[in-house]
Order: sequence, then C-alpha cells, then structure tokens
Amino acid sequence: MSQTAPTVGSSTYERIKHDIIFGELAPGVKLKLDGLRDRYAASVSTLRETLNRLASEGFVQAAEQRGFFVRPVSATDLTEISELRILLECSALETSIACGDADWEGNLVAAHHKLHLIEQKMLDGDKSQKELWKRYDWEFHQALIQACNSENLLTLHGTIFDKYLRYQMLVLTHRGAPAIEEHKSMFDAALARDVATAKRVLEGHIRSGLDHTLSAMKDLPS
Amino acid sequence: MSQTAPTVGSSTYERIKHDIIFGELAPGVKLKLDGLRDRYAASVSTLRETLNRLASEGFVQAAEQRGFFVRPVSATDLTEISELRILLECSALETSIACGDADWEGNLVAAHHKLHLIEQKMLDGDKSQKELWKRYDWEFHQALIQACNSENLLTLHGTIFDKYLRYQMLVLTHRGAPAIEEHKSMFDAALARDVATAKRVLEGHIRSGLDHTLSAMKDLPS
DNA sequence: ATTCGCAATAATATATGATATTTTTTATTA
DNA sequence: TAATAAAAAATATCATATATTATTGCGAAT
Repeated sequence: MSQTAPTVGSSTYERIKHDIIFGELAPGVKLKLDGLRDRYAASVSTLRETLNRLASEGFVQAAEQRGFFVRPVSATDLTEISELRILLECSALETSIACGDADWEGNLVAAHHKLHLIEQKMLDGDKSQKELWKRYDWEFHQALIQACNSENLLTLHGTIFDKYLRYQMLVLTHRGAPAIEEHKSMFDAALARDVATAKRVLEGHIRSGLDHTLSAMKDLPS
Repeated sequence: MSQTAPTVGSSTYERIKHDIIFGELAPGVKLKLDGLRDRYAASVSTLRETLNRLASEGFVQAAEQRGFFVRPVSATDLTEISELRILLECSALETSIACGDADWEGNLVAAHHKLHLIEQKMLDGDKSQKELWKRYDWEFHQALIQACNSENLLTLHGTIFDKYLRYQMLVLTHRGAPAIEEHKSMFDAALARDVATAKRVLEGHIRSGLDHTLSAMKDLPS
C-alpha cells in the first residue's frame, strides 16, 4: 500500500498526517517550521504547503502569523465528529447496499475476512498490530459504503473517519467482543441487503465507540 | 466584510477562491504558476500554498508533477453536491431549530429581511447585484443552521454550499418567485419551531435549485 | 518589593527568487 | 508515419531575505 511517494511534498504530507492521527505529534503541540524541517527532511516551503493542506482538512490549526499547531482534542469535538460520521456513513451505507454489485460484495467479503482475522488476534491479547488492525477496520467500513455512487461523499467520509480514528488511537483501547459482533452483524445485513438493520447496527456501533472513547479520555494525563 | 487581509497568502486564497466560485477562472482551465504570479502578484511558493489549500477543499484539482486545474464541472458532480447539501443542511437545521435562542432568532430575522429586499429587486429585473444577492442567500441559509451546535458541521456545510454556489453562478439564472416563497416558508417554519415543515421545504428548495441548474447547464457552450 | 510598561533582542513565520527535476513540445530521422 | 532525441516550458524544491511575533531585561510607578 505505502509505496514510496513520488514527490517530497506528498511524502511529507502522508507522514505528518500519519503522525498526527497516530498521536506521534500530540494534540495542541506547536509545529515549528525549523523543527519539522529537520524531522521530515523537507524545505520550509514544502512544509508550508503540507501544513496548509492539513489545516484545511482540519488536522492542523493555522494561526495567521503565529504558525501551525496540531489540532487540539476535546470531548465536544469528538462528539461532533461522531455525529457527523453517523450522518455520512449511514447515508452512504443505504445507497451502497441498494446499488452494490458483485464486485462490491466480493471486496466486502475480503475486507471483513481480513478484519475478522486480526480482531481474533487482538482478542487473544496480541496488541502488537494496532496500526494494521485500524487499517483493516478502515478498509471494512470503506468497503461497506464503496457503492454509494458519490465520490464527494466518500472523500468527506474518509476525512471524518480519520479524525474519529485519531481519538481512538489516543486512548489506545480495544472495545473487544462487542465491536467484533457488530462488524459481523453489519456484514451479514449488508449482504442480505437489509438496509434498516445495517444502518441501525452501524449507528449503534459508532455511538458505542464514542462512549467508550469518551470515558477512556477522562482517565487521560493532560 | 472584506477588509484587506493581513497576509499575502490569505489574500490570494480569498481572491482565487472567489474567482473560481464566480466563474472568472473557468472550470477545467490550467492554473499555471507563472500566469497566476502576474495576475495575483504573489510568488510561486505562496501560490502553491494557496493551491494546495484549495485542492484539499476541492475547488482545485492537483495533478502530481503536472500542475493545478480549476475543478471541472459535471452534472454528476452537481447532483452529488446537492445531495450532500441536503443531508448536511437538513440535519443542521433540525438541531438548530431545536436549540436556537433569542440571538439566533434575531440574526435570522435580519438575514431574511436583507435577502428578501434584494430578491424583490431581482424580481423587478435589476440583475446588477448578483454577487450581493448570493451573499445574502448564503447568510440566510447560514443563519438558519447557526445554532446547530457543531462547528465541524458548519465548516463542512460552508464548503459544500460554496461548491453548490459555483454551479449557480455558472448558469447565471434566477429561479424567481418560487425560490423567494420557499425562503419565506423556511423562515416562518423556523421561527414557529416547526422542524418537519422546515426540513421538507429546505429539501424541496435544494432539489428545485438542482433541477433548475441542471437544465440550464444543458444549454451551456462547452 | 511587586507589578506594569516599554524598549531591545531573539525567535519565528512569511515571502521571494534561484535552482533542480520533470513533463511537454518540437524537430529529426528511420 | 512512428519512434526517438533535443529544446522548451512548467513544476517541485530549496536557501535566503524580510516582516512579524514572542521574549527578555530594565526602570518607573504603585
């Protein structure tokens, strides 16, 4: 998946975005150009391009003449993000289930299989592959809505999902068996073309994840 | 409203975005750095920051190592944008009507008043102030959902609205009396806290605008 | 003594023009 | 006509200069 990006700009974009989502650049910290220049081996101009991009996606906060900061986190923000994810993902899911063809089903089966495998490992206590697990989670949810017939919607959802993901990585806990069952239910409902059930489970899935993350956030250092 | 922006970057950002939305930079055209440098009096690096920002918002298409283009238009894209606007704006409207306080009502009354005034002029054949009219339209719809309690949702909606707006400016026609009545209905329903009616009218309003713009697009040169 | 205001200085962000790569166009040859 | 090579144009990247903000230290007033 992650082949070496052809250009310095897109490579640093990927890396900084990744580092923000996975918490290596902590919420709220100042992103000084000089520091980034050393860390990512790119010129200031290139970095500014990247930061402007990330700012308009909402991963970075840009303060005119005062520089850039990693977007802070808050319970309010997480709640907004989750509600938005419910709105977008449920809507996309409905259309996708209605329109999905054989290719869609095939990808979905594959995505769920991979996710299920790694979830079992997680359940057995193997927490070594958090990043891979989250990627499969991403790919599964993506596969569900892939046939929604709206590039605009898929793009928007992708960004929101990444923001939601940052909060999950922040608290670093796995909700375990219930989440796995919900994935299975959504998978079954989607293949059975049962829109109502699929949407209901998805909404509950996201809400439970929200509650889980919110309560874990209370026990956080800062 | 439009005070001189403090920084070259934000000023060129505003100007280029404006020129794309209002069609002065036509859909699909190549945005050559040299050309932009003359037109907007900013250096290449500054322009690249701007274009990257606009690219991640979706007003510009960035092709790796091949430059930037104004985002092309298509019936499909407009349809997606409209559906997304319905989804976001209706959801925000519901919460906003439920939560709006006296300040919200006040702003809404003011916004509708200004919009109504200019709409009457348009109806009388005075088409000289298209830009102002669209700004009041924007402010009215913004005022409706202002109390939705989600900064994230408002930001997302703002971008989608601007994209929808570009298509309207492209065809340059006014839907006239029906649109004015719909604005009035939404306004009344919102003040009466009648969520169901407000949402129904809003959805119809956007759908009618979509149909109107779609059919006008067929008669377009390119 | 402590706080407040005001320089001078340091740190940082913004903006530019120059250079290195890459892509596109044009010209040449089989 | 197609393939290839040279030339031109455009993009990507960088190092540096300028402007702004933040910090520090000093002295006056409470």
